[in-house]
Amino acid sequence: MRMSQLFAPTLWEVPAEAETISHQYLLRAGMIRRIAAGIYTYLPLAQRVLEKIEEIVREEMNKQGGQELKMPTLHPAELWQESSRWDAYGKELFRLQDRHERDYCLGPTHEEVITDLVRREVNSYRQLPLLLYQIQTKFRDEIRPRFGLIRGREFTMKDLYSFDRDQEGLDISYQKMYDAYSAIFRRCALKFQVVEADTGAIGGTDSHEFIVVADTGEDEIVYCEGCDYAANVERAVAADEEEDYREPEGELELVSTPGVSTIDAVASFFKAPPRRLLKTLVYLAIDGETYKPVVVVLRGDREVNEIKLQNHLGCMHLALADAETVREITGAPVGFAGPVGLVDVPLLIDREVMAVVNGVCGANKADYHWINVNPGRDFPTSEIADIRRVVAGDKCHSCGSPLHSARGIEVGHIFKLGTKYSEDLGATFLDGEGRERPIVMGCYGIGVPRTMAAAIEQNHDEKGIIWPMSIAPYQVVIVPVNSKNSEQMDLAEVLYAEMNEAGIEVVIDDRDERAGVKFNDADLIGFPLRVTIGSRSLKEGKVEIKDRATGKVTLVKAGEAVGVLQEKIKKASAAR
RNA sequence: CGGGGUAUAGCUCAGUUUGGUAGAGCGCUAGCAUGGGGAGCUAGAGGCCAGCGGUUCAAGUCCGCUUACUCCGACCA
Repeated sequence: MRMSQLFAPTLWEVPAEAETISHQYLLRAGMIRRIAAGIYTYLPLAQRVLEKIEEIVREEMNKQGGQELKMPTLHPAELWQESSRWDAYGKELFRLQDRHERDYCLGPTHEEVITDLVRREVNSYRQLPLLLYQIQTKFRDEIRPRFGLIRGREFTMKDLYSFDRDQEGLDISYQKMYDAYSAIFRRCALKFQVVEADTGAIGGTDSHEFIVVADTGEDEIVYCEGCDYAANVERAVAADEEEDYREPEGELELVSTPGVSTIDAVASFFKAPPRRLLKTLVYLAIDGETYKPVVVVLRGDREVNEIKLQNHLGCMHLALADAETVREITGAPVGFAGPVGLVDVPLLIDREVMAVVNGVCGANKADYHWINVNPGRDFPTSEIADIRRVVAGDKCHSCGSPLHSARGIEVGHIFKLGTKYSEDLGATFLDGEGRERPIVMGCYGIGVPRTMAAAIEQNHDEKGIIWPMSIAPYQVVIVPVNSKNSEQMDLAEVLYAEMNEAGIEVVIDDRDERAGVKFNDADLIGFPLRVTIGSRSLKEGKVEIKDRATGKVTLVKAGEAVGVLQEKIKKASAAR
C-alpha cells in the first residue's frame, strides 16, 4: 500500500470528544470516525486490525471444533417473548416494527435465535455436542456509550454457543472455550486476567470474564497473590473479618445526637471507629411496576454491593429509597435509620455485622442514636447474607492473603447457561434410553472492536500506537527521508517491491512530505517496524530498521533488508 | 430518568458581557524555499454562526422551543 493512497486521515490535534488513549489514537491515526453516539465507521487501517483479530479468533474456535455460521441481526419479537427476555432485557434492546406493525428487535446477543435453530434440527444425543459460532454485529442501546470503541451501541462480537447432553459435557465445552480464549488473547499480545464473574442479564451459573488490565477500564477486579482467586468486584467475596476487641454486651441506650447523621459524624461524635457503626439503608426492590422496600444493615465502613443484593433478592432492579420513603418506613429523616424496632419491613443483615459487639445505629427518631446495639439481641437476624462490596486489603476467603484490586476492560465473557434457554424454547433431544431431555447450553463472547481498543490501551506511548505484530494493520512502513532524492526514492521502490514479493505487509510512504511528518505519522499509526532510507546510512549502502516498541535501530545492507525483516516479523509473531 | 455544559471554517477554539460588514491557529489549494522529527515565506479557497420561531431598523450575540453531542449522578444515610 502507498501512503499517498492510503485512506487514513491522521489528526494532529486531539478531538474534543476523546477521553481515553485508545479513543484518541484511533481517531488521530485515522482508524475510526464517529457517526452517532457509540456508532463508528471503521476506516481501512482499523478494518485490517479487526480482520486480523477475527482470524485469530476463527483459528482458535475451529481448533476446538467450533463451526462458523451466521445468524440474522433482525429478530422477531416472538422468539424473545418465548424466553421472556422481550421484557426482561429492558431498554437496552433496540426495538422496531415492520410495515405490518409487527415487533422486531436488533439482536444484542443470539441465544434465542441459535436455540430456535437447534431445537428444530437437533433431536438425538448422537448430534451432540455441538459448538456453533458467528462473528456478527450486535446492537445494544447502552445507557451511556463511552470511550470510543470500548462501549459502543453497535459492535462486532464473536459469539459461540455450546450444546451438550449433560453437565459433564458442558464442563468440557466450557474448558475448551476457556483454553481457546486464553490462546486468543495471548496471541493478541494482551496482558489479561481471568476472573469469576456475575452472570447479569444472560443468566446461568458459572461464568468467567477475560479482563485486559488497563487503568481506564470500566471494570474493577480483585485478585489474590497467595492463591489463584480472582473475581470481578460485582461478584467478589472475602473472608469475614474477626473483630479484634472482646467486651461484654452493654445495655442498650438511647443517646441524643442532634444533627449527627453521617457515618463520619456519628463516628466522631461517639469516638468509635466506623466499623462499629451499623449502616442502615432502605432499598426498593423493583420488578416491573411493583416494588417493595427492604432494609439493609452493614458495617459502617462497608459499602453495599448492589449486584449481590439484587441477586439475593431476586429482583430485576434496585434503587435507594428517596427521603420520603425512608421517613415513611423508619419514621425518621435520612441519617437516623437503624434496625432496632423496625417492623413490617424485611430486614437483611450483612454477614459481617454479626461480629459487631456494642454497635451504634440510628434510633429511627430524629436526632437520636442507640448505643450498645447487639445483633440478635436487639434486632432480628433471621435473614443474613453476604452483600458487601469487597475492597483491596480484604482477606482472601480461600487462603487468607490480602486481596489486591485492579481496573480492566472486559474483552471476553464465558457462561455456563445450563438449560434455561433450552427449557424456555423447548430445545430437547432423546438420550440413549429414549428419554426426552433439555439440551445443556453454554455461551461465549468476545468483543472484537473492544479487543482492538484494549490492545491500544496496553500498547502505546506518547507518540502513538505500538501494535503487537500479530494484529498490526501492516507489519512494515518504508520511509524515504527526502522525497526529492531519487536515489532514496528508487531504493524505497525496490524494497517495496521485494517486500510485497516476500509476502510482507508493507506501506511505502511515497508522499512529498518532510521527514518529520512521515516519522510522526508512522509512530502515530504504530507500524511495528520502520525502514528508514536516508543519506546518513545510504552512504554505506545501508538502510535503518527501527523497532517501534523498543526504539532500537539496526543498520543493514539494502540487499539484506528483506531477509532481516522476515526474521524479525517471524520472531515477533512467535513471541507469545 | 435526573442535573450541568456545549453547538461559529475540515480540526481546536475566540467573538455573545454592551445587537451594527465573520475571526485566529492548525489543516486544505497554488507557488517559493527546505529536506533526519509536524520549521519558514507569499497568495488563495473555505461559514445559512445546529434547526425552528420570536423581539428589533438591525440578531452569531437577546428570548422561547427543538435536535445533537458531552460530562456528572443513577452513591451509602
